[in-house]
Amino acid sequence: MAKFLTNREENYSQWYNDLVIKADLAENSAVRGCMVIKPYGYAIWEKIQAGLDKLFKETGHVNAYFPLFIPKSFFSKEAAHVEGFAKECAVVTHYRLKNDGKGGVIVDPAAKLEEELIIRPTSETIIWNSYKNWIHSYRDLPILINQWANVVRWEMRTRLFLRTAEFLWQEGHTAHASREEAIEETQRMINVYAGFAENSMALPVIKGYKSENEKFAGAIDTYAIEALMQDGKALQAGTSHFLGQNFAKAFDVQFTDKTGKLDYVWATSWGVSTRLMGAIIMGHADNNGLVLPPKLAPIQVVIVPIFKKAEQLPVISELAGKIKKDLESKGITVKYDDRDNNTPGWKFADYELKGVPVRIAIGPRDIENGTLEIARRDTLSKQIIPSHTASEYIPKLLDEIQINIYNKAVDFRKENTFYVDKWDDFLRIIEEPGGFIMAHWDGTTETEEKIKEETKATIRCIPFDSPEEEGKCIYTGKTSRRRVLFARSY
RNA sequence: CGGGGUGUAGCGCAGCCCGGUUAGCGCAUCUGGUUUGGGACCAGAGGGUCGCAGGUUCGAAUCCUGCCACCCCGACCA
Repeated sequence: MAKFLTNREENYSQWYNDLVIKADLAENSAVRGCMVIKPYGYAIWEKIQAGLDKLFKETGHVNAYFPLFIPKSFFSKEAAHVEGFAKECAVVTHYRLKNDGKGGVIVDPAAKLEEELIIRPTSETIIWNSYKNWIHSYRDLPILINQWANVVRWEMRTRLFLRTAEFLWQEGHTAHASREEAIEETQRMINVYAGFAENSMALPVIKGYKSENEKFAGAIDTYAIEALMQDGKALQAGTSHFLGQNFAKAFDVQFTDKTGKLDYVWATSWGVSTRLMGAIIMGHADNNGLVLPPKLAPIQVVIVPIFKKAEQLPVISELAGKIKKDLESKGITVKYDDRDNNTPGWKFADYELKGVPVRIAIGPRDIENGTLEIARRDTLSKQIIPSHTASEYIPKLLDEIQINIYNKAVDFRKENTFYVDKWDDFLRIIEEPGGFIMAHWDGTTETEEKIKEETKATIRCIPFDSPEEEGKCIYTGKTSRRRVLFARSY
């Protein structure tokens, strides 16, 4: 078979980039660092959106929308927050262009804004400015709002889906009457994300606390889910922040509690982005292209007709149409590809590249025998089934594929998670094969930074379920009570 | 902002060192035909300011100078 992708083992980055482009998910745009998401890629994002949105609603949240622009003064109200984002902000300074007299346009100096506007890198500030007006009493709480939006972070180096200057995401912003309730919400949402990653994206994740160094700018605590990619690097797939009263204090949002006492509101925020697309790609893809989990595949089943003479097509189409209708009635998305400008072999390879979970081929031989050829993307195996069993068999097969690719990812993570107690081993393993390293750490930022300098590995999280055990810090030898998760990351 | 690299057809590249007819190849596109159970084949066609500007020369994709753009490796990061 012809080679369509860069060799994955040789150059993983190049392979990833190739795959995103060739599978028709996205491409680089004319604007530096920005991405065009193409219809096929966006269709996957829509599935992700729909899945998450349902979970958000089930946990009591509603959607709303806040402005793209944030006045500079709002932005700087929370000290840690502005510190964390200042270096990557796009700023609007003018509101008008004018003719430069040479056939072009220039920014009109007369149209300078009184106060510059920041294009949101995240919306805490603009949202809490509104919450100030919405919250007066404990009766106004909780507020459980989510926003689907785009944000801009002016990154130095970008990669399709993993880090782009502008990206699509959702950000939840909640307000609560008590610390406990806010913490509970923070935990609830990290669990929602973990559940989605595992059930829908078929990717196992590790839930944990971020270290002081890695937590969100303005948060008291950041919880994250971390997934292991096939090149041995970690990907932060979602975060949920307990913001304490930091933003309420910055925006002076107080409420009267049941006893008539005035207190600041407790906050959380949480988000996932189009980066999840990158997680799906790097978590499951193989040398033939994408492997999409059935629950997120825009096309779950593709039917490819095989015919020698044009006269054979109507009979095949009739059967294909019937199967399509049967499957669709069970909620399965089916595409019948009867274009005659590509050969079946071309289509097979193309749908594999695009990660379609199940392919049905129907040819004259099948018409004669009353059979279908079923190929599954995850194992690349094929089998012949009686055509009348398709509407029973295919739904079960899709479930099986969903489970199988999850199990594969779990096995991969098991094989690439190392419990390390010696610094020499740490140095060796982080180079080859990479992966997750569970090691003791003395809890200090200094140590974390030294390890980062020497190995490029960071503390991805302090897993919630990391058992208490006596140990010595991998780097300093000081006492430690639990292992933390180290990895190189995206 | 540091270090390295590349700009030649829609995409991927060769040619450049050593200047010389009409700038070439693969993929893609279009036409016609044969094909179609794993990325088909044959024949033909279209498509180029050789990144931009200047210089050297009888002659520049090729040599020189300046500029621009993009990519990779760092610093930054969901």
